[in-house]
Amino acid sequence: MQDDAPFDLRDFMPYLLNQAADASSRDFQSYYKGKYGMLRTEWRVLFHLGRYGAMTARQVCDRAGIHKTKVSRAVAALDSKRFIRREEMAHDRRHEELRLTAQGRSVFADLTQEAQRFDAAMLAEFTETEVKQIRAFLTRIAGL
Amino acid sequence: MQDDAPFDLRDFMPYLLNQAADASSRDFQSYYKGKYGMLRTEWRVLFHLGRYGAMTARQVCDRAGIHKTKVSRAVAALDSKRFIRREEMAHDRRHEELRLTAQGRSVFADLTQEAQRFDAAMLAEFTETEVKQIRAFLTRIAGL
DNA sequence: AGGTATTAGTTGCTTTTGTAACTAACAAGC
DNA sequence: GCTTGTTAGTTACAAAAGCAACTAATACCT
Repeated sequence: MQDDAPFDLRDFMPYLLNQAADASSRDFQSYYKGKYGMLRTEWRVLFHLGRYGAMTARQVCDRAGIHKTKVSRAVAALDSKRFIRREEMAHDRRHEELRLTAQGRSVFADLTQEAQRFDAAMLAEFTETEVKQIRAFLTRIAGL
Repeated sequence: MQDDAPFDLRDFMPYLLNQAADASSRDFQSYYKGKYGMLRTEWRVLFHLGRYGAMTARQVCDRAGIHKTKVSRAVAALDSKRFIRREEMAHDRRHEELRLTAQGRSVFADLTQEAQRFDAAMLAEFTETEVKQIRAFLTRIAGL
């Protein structure tokens, strides 16, 4: 594994991944932040509820791999924006079922559409095979 | 571009990239944080000085694409750890040349070696062709 | 020379994240 | 039914990032 070629930052995969991740997120982030005042965790929580249906905060944590304090704050923010509703569950009052409001659903629809647009634009210059390979790689690295 | 298949978060490239970036950074981050109490920006600044030689904070900003306040704080931290030395330049006293101390060089050597180790381990399960393709993709996305 | 604009770098303040301690509700053992 | 342990979710405090205002040195223009 010894290599005489000097090690460059651009050869370091975590660096490359971080730079690519930042660059790829920037535009979409400024979209949902500018239009709805949302933070990234809020968008992720909203997405999970929109895409997979009502669930508790705990389930969002597990599915999305986000820490419960971040989810808790995102839920509070989404609630105060009236994008979601929280409903205490009768059989166990520790649980709160979270579900999108009508407004939340429309925000979800808008953001999802926009996300797909961004995604398509970003991948437009690559072939389908390349994209498939990239996805496989990233999924593996991400441990998903 | 219209697609009936429901859009999944894992199909969204910025999400995948962020997850992969986080996962890939975690171990290395805890290495330099645990061993040297360094933050990510500090590691990046140290790396730039070690790899590309003495330069001013401004040059680090430009090369690394980091905001000057972050660099300023990282430089202060590295200085207080005695990993770098700052030298005011005679012809323009606004500039400070930053260069690694002996200790800084040894930290750089250690971290670089470790980084290469991590990198090799991460890529071990992929073929050379795949890795080349991934790098090209990420470099393009990152705008490098 | 004197005023204005730039540039390097720092500092202060606000927002966001991370961590750990906490509350409330339930479960299980005795 | 009371103690002990878990689980869901929140809150409080500390670390870090982001942004804007600031200082000091130099360049430029007249």
